[in-house]
Amino acid sequence: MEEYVKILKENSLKVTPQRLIVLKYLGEHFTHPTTDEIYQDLKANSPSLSKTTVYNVLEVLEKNGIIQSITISRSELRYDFKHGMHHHFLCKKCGRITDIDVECPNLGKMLECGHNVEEVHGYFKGICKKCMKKENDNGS
Amino acid sequence: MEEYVKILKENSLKVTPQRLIVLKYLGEHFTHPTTDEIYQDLKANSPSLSKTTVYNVLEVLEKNGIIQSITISRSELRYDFKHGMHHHFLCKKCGRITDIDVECPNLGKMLECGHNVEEVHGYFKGICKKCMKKENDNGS
DNA sequence: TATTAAATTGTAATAATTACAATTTAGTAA
DNA sequence: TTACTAAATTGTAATTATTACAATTTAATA
Repeated sequence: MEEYVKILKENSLKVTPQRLIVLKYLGEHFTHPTTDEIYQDLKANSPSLSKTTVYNVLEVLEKNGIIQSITISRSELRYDFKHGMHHHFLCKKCGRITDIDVECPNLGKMLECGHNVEEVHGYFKGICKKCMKKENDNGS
Repeated sequence: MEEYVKILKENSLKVTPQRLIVLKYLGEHFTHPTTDEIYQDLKANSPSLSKTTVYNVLEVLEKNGIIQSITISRSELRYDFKHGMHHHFLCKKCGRITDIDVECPNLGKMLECGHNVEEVHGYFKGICKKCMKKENDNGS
């Protein structure tokens, strides 16, 4: 838990139990959860937690560059600890979102054009390796 | 208009006035409009048009690979005629979304991994060239 | 320990999208 | 040209993620 306290202090953010448990959740779950998933899971051990607080915490963590939100699936924001540049793959079959460890080689060209790029999002959608295998195993 | 009739017929879709005006709209507007923007603009000349129809038409056009939806801004889907692979840049200042004509060099790696990739989305966010220039001209 | 600005909470409002049933229509074949 | 039918369109109502906001609580400080 100390590491999460440290993160908050480094960003001059007040250390509250709510911020800590959200941070811890994201530090331990790499599923790119929605606000509601985070809220539902945390509520079990923190019954007084409010969903608005989860929204607020996620907002402030993102503003400080600690986490990032991804818009790969239209219906809701999903959150991710910010760990270097990477892309995301959404499997249309199982719904899982996985990290893809690649950089964006196009960034250089963007900067050349004179744009000030603050965020880079790479999203792939399709059927993941596992689901492809399942389909093949079932045979036709 | 004939070109839009052709597109529909090529995809074995019924040719309806509603589908034609939505297609025409997307063929003439490169602003990556939302469903509501399309609806509001078309309603002027087609008062009987229903917003549900716009949703339906966009859905069927996307399913047939004629247009694509982009999720660059969280709050709503935006639509784009499908014209080869390209990325998008969202200016956080003026809100404009512009096409960036680049391919994704990472696609090969994705396929190597065994995933079946059906969609590739590249989103950049920041301040566009024009807005940067404005900021600089105002001086400090 | 007292103070205060900021964080948390719960409720109500908003906005995009979807569900659905009734009506209309495009495409086909007689 | 007409009749038929499956599909498209329409309007309304429901759903869902998110935001607004006012009241309460609390972390950090002096």
